[in-house]
Amino acid sequence: MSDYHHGDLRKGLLEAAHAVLNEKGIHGLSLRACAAKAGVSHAAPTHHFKSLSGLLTELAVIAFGEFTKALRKAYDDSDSEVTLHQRLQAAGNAYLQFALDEPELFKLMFSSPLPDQSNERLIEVSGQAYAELTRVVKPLCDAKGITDKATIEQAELLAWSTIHGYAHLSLKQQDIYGVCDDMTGGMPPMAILGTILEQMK
Amino acid sequence: MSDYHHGDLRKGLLEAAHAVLNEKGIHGLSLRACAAKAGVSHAAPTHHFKSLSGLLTELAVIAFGEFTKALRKAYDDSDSEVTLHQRLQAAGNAYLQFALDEPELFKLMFSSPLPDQSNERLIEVSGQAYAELTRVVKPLCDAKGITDKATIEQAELLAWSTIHGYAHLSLKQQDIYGVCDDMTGGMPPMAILGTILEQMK
DNA sequence: TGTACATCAGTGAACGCGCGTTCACTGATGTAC
DNA sequence: TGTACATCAGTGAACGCGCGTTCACTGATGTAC
Repeated sequence: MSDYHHGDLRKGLLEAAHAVLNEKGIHGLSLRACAAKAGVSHAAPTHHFKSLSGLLTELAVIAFGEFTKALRKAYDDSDSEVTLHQRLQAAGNAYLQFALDEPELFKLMFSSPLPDQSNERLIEVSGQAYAELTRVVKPLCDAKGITDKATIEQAELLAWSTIHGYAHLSLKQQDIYGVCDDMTGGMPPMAILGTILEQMK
Repeated sequence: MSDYHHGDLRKGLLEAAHAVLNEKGIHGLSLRACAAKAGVSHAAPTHHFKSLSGLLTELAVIAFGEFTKALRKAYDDSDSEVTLHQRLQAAGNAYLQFALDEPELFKLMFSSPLPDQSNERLIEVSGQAYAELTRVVKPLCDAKGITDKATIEQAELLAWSTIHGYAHLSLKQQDIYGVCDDMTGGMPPMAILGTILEQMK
């Protein structure tokens, strides 16, 4: 491969954006910074991305893919002998772990206006993540004899809100106090939530 | 009052920042934009604020004060005849209402790295908001005979995570699909959460 | 009551900086013959 | 196998823009006497 042509600059720029995001946070991001990180002149990105927003939208799409994979893995890895609420707990832990492992990416996905929020691909992949997280809720409701669609949707939303709220607040604590080691061990509210869902009637 | 001297430019700049935030979002904020909004030359803010971050930190502190007041009002206004879980519901609704009424301010308070997160005043007032929201949880636990401190704290965190997660996700939906009228009516997961806390043992 | 003076808040021009964008260019690659 | 040529990706200089910051200034205010 030559020095002049990069090979796969599109991918290189996305990786560079991820690196810049981790090093300088979202406010340190610019097309020029990504180009510099990728070792390329600052005008090069125009051949691949219309704008910073376009690049970040694609990065968020990729991140949601990884996120969904992590949630699915947590679900699939959990022993089939295990109770449904332990599976929900596993998914919640994976959710939190992703947020703590990739705080800047997580904030980009859920808290930043920079990616194009009306992008169809982005809406699609975030929907997939939601579906993966709430995958266990319907079986849980079934087990309780709950068949009302609205109630099931509320239970899904409860699960998502709780997990997401906890992850979001954990990151905020982390920003204030530095790394919170004691949070990586598990997710206290999830334990309660599981118990709660077990008790639903 | 003269035209030359503003009178209370400090306050004027904070109000201007709030207005700019609502009009252009957090990425449209700059000291110059605030100065222009306040009808003052762009060098004037240096007499009052060290930096944009300083201005936004103070705006966030003020916003947390308003937020706490709204939560307290919801609690105090709820009829004393009412059950504890209805009071929690009222606080949750006020939380959500604030987020929907002041979406940009809410994001500034909870999702933006721009305010100085280690500012003592900011940590103090956000702690007060937390205390106000979870004010009803301890009595709820008491009523259930729960005295274990760790369990009470988990219940508080569960309540806060759920409400905060729901509010945060509602704003995200709003960004994607525009105003969600059907969300302003109430808070579905809160209804479940109340029921849940009633059932805790 | 009036004057002199210190203090302070806001002005407006200037500066350097990083940004996105444009543009003519050039080096590398692949293809036609 | 070799040459000519089209295509494309990346270059580097230039542009205008908005930003924060500095600086000498000036208008307004309050106080001392």
